[in-house]
Amino acid sequence: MTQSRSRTLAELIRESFDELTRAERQLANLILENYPVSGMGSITAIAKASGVSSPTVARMARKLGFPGFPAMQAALKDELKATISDPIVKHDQLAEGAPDTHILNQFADAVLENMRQSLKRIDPALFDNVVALLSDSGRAVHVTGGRITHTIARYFFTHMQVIRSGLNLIDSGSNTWPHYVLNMNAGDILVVFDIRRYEHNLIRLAEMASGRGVTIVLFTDQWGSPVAKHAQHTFNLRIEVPSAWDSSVTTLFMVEALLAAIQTNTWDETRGRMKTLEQLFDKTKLFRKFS
Amino acid sequence: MTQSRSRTLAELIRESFDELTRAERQLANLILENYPVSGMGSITAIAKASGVSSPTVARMARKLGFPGFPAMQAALKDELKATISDPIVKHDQLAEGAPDTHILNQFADAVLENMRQSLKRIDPALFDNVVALLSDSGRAVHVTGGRITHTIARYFFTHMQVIRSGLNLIDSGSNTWPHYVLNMNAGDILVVFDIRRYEHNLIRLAEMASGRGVTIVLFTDQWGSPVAKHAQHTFNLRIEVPSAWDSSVTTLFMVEALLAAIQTNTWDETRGRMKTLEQLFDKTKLFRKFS
DNA sequence: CTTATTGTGTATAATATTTTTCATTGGCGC
DNA sequence: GCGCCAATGAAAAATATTATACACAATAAG
Repeated sequence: MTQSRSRTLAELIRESFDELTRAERQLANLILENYPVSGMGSITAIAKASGVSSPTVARMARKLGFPGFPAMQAALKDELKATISDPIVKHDQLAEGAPDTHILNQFADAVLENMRQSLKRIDPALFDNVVALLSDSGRAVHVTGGRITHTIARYFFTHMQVIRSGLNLIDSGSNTWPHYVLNMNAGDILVVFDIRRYEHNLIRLAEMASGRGVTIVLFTDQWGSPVAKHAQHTFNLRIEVPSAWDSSVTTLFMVEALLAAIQTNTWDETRGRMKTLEQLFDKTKLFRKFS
Repeated sequence: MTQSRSRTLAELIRESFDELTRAERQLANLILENYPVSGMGSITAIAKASGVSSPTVARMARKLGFPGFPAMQAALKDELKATISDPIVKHDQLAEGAPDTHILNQFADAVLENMRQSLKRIDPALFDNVVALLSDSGRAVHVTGGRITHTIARYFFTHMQVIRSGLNLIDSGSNTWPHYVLNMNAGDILVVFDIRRYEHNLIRLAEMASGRGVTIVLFTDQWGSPVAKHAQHTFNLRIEVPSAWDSSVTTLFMVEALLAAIQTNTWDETRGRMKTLEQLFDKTKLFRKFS
């Protein structure tokens, strides 16, 4: 991974193809043939594959202007990196008028990258499985989180309550949480949010729940909470930002996406519940008519 | 270049992520981060890049079922070969393996667009002003939100409590909120979260607070809550997603960015508070030492 | 709190890779 | 045909990479 060259190796080879000797052309053809993968092996492998000797490979690398074969391969890897990496986050300044160094832009960069990386490593099957699980109205759903993540847990709880019945929010902070375990039955689901600074209480809770045959869905960070040992479904999300704290944005995103999917899935039941809720809101005059 | 495996290395890593140790996870993250290019270097290079030792890399290769590191890398190269030569594979998909129409990708698109649009509209000066305002320890800060946004308000409150003193969380849902107004003095700040389905209570609360000379900071949607009439600083954020509900992701992002900025701004005071908090946590043994 | 277990990095040995050296081959002009 | 010179590969030397051994640290268990 050295300096980035203006020309690709392929261009370089084509340009100097005239100056290449017989054996070198043979080699050049191999490299271009399945570009750039063919150039990924060791010098010995490449030499053997193209039917030339390893010194020939090294000599060509020199001829093309590299200090040696490893440098040429490094250039090839850099190229590949540039090709593979998708341009989703390649945004120009987000908050207009603010310099790149403004914390708003720095933060935005970090959060977008977190989302991109998190999405990349989510298995869609995992997502679909969890959606199906949480859509099953036969299973009670218990939700809990740590000191910070409890707000996310509550967010999930509040929305899920609209979607379906059988929801319980467990306050892991208090000493009363063992009581909640009593209400858990085999087949129930425990949704745990546990992000860095993994809390003892949550691990114990997961252990106990697991012992009672409860299926555990875990939202944790890229390093993984110890709760994962007991969880059947684990979401590993990126949470790092330039701040003294971790970011919950990706976690919230995942929760919202799940909610949207579950809601779609259980629309028949949900529709009725939402309608009823609306009527209740009307009666309590909680909201403005419109605005 | 060995046999082609049924599962990709990425899948293999994700599958056995639970069984991986701390250092191995660190390494796994690096490999997945810029997959598969990050795994192309030498074992030494990979070890250095992920901050672990080379034996750890070799050990993980074994753990994943390969005879050694070179075999794992060979598998990776094979994968790359297969991927590159298949022009159908799209690299810009967010959740790999999920079609464009999968709700996860649709949701991600919407959320990312929301963030871009919201950031474009934010005046950095507004941001900076609010940071300065909330950094002023002479002013008490009152925080409140609606039915859904209350969790975001609580999130803000929890973190701000670490940063500074003089924080109050107002439960707008109960009937007791007028009591809170009694505690507000001229120069205080009221942070209001009010997203679509603007609630009566919040408007009244803002009116009253405004009457007492309280400065109001409002987080609302692109259409604007009526609270804006009384607010000195208003953040208009995009919140629409393909779901029955609005998204709070952008709002949470804004809150976190603010917290990071304020925390940086008041570091002298905050540092002491965080240290004290750590010691309290130690005493209560709330967290695991590390993991 | 102490002891076992597991995880981790440093140092080192084993192995593979890359480069250099140098003898051989083959083309080309005379 | 003969001699010159670039091209090439075999083999060895230099270098880098990978695997192992072992000691220390962290964690879990008693």
